[in-house]
Amino acid sequence: MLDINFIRENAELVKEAARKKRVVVDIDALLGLDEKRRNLIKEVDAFRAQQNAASEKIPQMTDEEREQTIAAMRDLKEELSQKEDTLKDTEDSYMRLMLLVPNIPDLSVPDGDSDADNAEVRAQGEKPQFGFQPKDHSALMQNLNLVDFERGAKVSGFRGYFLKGDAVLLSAALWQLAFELLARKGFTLHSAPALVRGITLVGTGWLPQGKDEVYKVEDDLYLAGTAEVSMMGMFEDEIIDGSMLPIKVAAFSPCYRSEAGSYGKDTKGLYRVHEFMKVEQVVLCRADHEESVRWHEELTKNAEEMLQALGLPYRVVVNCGADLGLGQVKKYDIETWIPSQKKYGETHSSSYFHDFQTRRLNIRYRDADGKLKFAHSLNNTMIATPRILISLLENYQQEDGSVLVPEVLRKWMGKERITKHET
RNA sequence: GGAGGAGUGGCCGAGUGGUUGAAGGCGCGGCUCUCGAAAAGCCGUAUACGGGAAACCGUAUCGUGAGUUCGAAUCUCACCUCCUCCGCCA
Repeated sequence: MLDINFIRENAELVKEAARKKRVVVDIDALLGLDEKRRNLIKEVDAFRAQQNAASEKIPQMTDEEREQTIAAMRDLKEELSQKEDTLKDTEDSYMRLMLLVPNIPDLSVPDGDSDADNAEVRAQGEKPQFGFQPKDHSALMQNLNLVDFERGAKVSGFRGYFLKGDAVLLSAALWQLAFELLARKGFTLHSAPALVRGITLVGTGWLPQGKDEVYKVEDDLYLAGTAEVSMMGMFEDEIIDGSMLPIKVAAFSPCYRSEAGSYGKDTKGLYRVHEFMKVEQVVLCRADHEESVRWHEELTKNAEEMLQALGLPYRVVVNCGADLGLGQVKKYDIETWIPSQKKYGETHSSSYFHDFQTRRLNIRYRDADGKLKFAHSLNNTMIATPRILISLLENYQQEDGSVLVPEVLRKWMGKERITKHET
C-alpha cells in the first residue's frame, strides 16, 4: 500500500505506475473518496468533541441542567451515528481502492506487455553440448523411474505428481545445499507455514486482486504460494528494534498455486505444478532506497551462487512493468537453461517492495533518531523443487540415459550417478 | 472435542459506568548532586488519523468486532488468543 499523502501529491506518477504495470485502477475516484472521507472525519470529530465536552460536565450539573443536556445529546447522537455510517461506507470504498493501487516501479524497469518484454541483464555458465539427442526431463525421469505422473494425477488431480527414489534424494540435497549456503551468509533458517490467514495475503499484496491464483480452504485460511507470505506475516504489527536490521531469513515451505489462467500452459512434466517445495530468502531492512537496492542485488547474487555451485547455465532478466506484482518496485527473474527446449525457464524470482508490504502489515522499526518507520522488504527464491530438477537432470544427462550428480550434491546423495532402479 | 481461568502502555500491575490516555512500579531519556560513577531527588517518556507554519488543538485506541447508554477499560453478545485440567492425536 502506498501512503495516501504520497498518492495525493503525486497522482500523475501513480497513474503512470499503473499504466506501466498494466493495472486498471481509478486514481481520481480514490482521491475523491479520500477528500470525502477527510471531510466526514472532520465533521464526526467535531460532533464527538461536543459530546465529550458535555459528558465531562454532566456529573457536576444540577438535575435540571442534566436532563436538558442529556436530551440535547440524545438528538446529537442520532445525527452523529448517521454521519458515522456514511463515514464507514466511504472508508470501506476508499480502502477497497487503496488495496488496488500499485507500487511505483523503478525507472530502470523496462516498459512492456508481458514476460516476452523482459530484458536480459547477464548470462552465466556454459550450455552443455551433447553428442547425442538429449531427452526432455519427463522422458528422462520416467526412464529412470524418478516420477509417476499418471498416479500423481489419479491422487492429486491435474498437474499432480509423485517424485520417487533418487529424485527425492536430489530434492533433499538441493534443500540442504540451499540451507548451508544461506546459513553461512547469516540467514536464520525457518520452516514456515503454508496455511495462512487471508489478512496475511492481503498484507503481502497477493490479495485481493489475485484471489484466483490462491487456493482457499476452510475458515478464511489459504494455501500460500510462497513462504514470503508467512515470513512477512510473522512480523505483522511488530515494532522491530532498529539495531536488529537487516533481518535475513531463509524459509522452507510447501507452496501452492492454482495456476488459474495457465490452463493450457506447460501441461506436461514438472514445470508448472500446483504443489511444490521452496527455500525462500526474505529480508527486512532499513527504509532506504539504496539499502533496498543493495539487498536486492545481494539476494539475486545468492541464488546465482547456488546455480553456479550446481554448474547450471542461467541468465538474469529484469522484468518489464506488466510482469511486476502489484507491490514490486523491481524484479529480476533468474532463468535456468533447459536443453530440451533450447531456452531458459524461470526458476527464481527476486524482488523488492520498499514499504509497500510493511505498510499493509504494519511492520515498523525505531530508527536511530527514535522515529518509527516502515521497514523495507525483499525476497528471492533460493531453490524451488521440483522445477529446478528439470534443468538439473537435463543438463547432467548422459548418453546412456543416466544422470551425473553435481559435485556439490554428492555428499548428500551418496552417489555420483543416477541410474535406473526398479519400482 | 469437554470443563475452568485470563487478555490494560516497552514490561509488571491497579482500576466494575462520569475530567482515566489510563494510579503505582520497572525500564528508558534529561537534569540536580559528584572529580567521576553509584545511590538519591526532580522532570519527561504511546500510537494513528485530522487540522495548523509552529506552539498546539481535536478525535480514536485498555485482545477483536458488534451492542446498551447522554457517557464504556468498566455492562451485554459474538469471535480470537493464551494458561490449567480431561479426552484424542502425527
